[in-house]
Amino acid sequence: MARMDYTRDNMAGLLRSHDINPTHQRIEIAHALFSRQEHLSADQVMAFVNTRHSETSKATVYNTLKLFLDKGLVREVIVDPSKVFYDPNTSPHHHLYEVDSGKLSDIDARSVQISGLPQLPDGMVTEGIDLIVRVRRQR
Amino acid sequence: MARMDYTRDNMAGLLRSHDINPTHQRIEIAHALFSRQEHLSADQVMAFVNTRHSETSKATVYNTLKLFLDKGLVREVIVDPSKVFYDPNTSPHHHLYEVDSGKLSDIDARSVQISGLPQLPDGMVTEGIDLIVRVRRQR
DNA sequence: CCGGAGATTAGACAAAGTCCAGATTGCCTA
DNA sequence: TAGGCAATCTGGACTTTGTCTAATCTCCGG
Repeated sequence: MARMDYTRDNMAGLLRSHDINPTHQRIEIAHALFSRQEHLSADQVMAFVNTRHSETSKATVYNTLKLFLDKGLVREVIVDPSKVFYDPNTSPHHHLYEVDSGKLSDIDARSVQISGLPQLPDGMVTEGIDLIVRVRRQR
Repeated sequence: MARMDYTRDNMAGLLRSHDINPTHQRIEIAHALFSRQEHLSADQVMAFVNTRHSETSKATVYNTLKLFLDKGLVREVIVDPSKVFYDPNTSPHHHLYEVDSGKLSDIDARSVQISGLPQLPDGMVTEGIDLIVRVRRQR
């Protein structure tokens, strides 16, 4: 089910299908993330959304990203101690993080096998498994 | 090679063996981490070190933790977007993170197998593989 | 046209971490 | 013992990321 295009119009549908009221700001933010298909920090989203003229406040960017997260539209990636990245790809995958450049890319989860994880204590459920491969330029 | 005891005296040797000049503050910080064998944030280290009377400044705590990291005495664990944890256990292991409580515990790496990771681009080397299992209380 | 719920806003605030210039420490040599 | 030097430590100002709040705006149904 290849998504054809990340136009602003299609964003409205995407939002609605995730039970999110598609307002102007939300469409812009979704567009910033999905049209790029990249991992963006809140700051970067802010910058992209407000390139032409200031349109969207900081509070709204943060609120909206949290809302998207809640509704399962994006994933949170915690690799950099100083900021959170938001990931428009919610299909199962892992991450490759280039420490020096801060570049973050995906590793399809279907090619990777993880086994031998311990049983969880009673009443606990797995919320997610994050696998991060940290790499750097050879010295 | 079971380490017998995390007395302050033994800390001095541990530091020296990692090529770190064992000053009073460094010994206290190492002691805070190793005697507890727990994951502590910089804040928590500060609190422990300064319980009786203020002995060590914030700057020193941060500098020292970074130094320890550099010298391979501790590991950095990035699971919580708001703060970094420092882990006195440097043997290969993964982490289990209880999202609600913030509790962080170890998973021995020997029981876990990871396969199918992609080849790295040329000139890149792996710095580390972080596997984090995020769990929460069942709702 | 009116009312109200939901959405957005500016800006004050909080917490983690960095930076710097000056003070302190410990050690070496004379 | 004194002096000097390098390493270390310090308080405090500063930066950055993110949160909070109270006021305003928008839009829709009646």
